[in-house]
Amino acid sequence: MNNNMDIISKLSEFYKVFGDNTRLNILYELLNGGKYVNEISEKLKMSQSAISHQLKILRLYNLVKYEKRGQSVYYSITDEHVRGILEYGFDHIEEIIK
Amino acid sequence: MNNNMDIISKLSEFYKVFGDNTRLNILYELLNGGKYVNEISEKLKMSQSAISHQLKILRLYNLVKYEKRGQSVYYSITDEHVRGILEYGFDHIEEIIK
DNA sequence: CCTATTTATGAATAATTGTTCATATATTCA
DNA sequence: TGAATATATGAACAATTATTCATAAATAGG
Repeated sequence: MNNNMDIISKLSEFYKVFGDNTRLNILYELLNGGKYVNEISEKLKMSQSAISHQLKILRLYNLVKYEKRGQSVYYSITDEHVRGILEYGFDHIEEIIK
Repeated sequence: MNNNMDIISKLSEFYKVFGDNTRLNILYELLNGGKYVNEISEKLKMSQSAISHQLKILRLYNLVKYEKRGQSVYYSITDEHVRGILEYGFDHIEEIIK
């Protein structure tokens, strides 16, 4: 996330984060409440490592926050703004995609 | 664009289209009015071929429409809905990206 | 017609990105 | 402390995607 990139470049970078099936699935899971890494991993039937790698990117873009609880790490959607963007997407997908 | 893909998969596919710098730049150019392929190519300082390949994808997702005019092809944003999505992005980018 | 111009496209290549595999780190509990 | 559990991470590999290069197709003008 270089600071000198222009606004379009930053915007496309942002869309790119949502433009991955795994990451969007993770975000969707978290819309219904925070979860531990292993819960996400089980729900999506994907390896813990793959999930962890993608969570790192979601963290980098401040789309999720996390909280250490014992051995586990609890992830949730960062704030209502991110939630709004996601819900906008889910609600309008039918109109958007032909 | 397979019909059997679930909604999240389709949504991520949709975001992916916006998640490319070249495509988003093309869309941004077209926000200020339709243009010919060579005009886009010159404005973005990119090869005609690269632009044409990306226009094909934008066409596939119905984000742009085109019209043959003599030897040239005139491209423009498909409709006000697409325009709205783009303007939402440009307007909110500051809040979205930290 | 023939040439110049504009756009599209297939194939090859380059670049980027996601997943796996192996392992490190951190924490809990016996 | 040692074993078990949960998560993170680097490197290798696989997969995907963007660009270039060469060329085809379509049209306009001489």
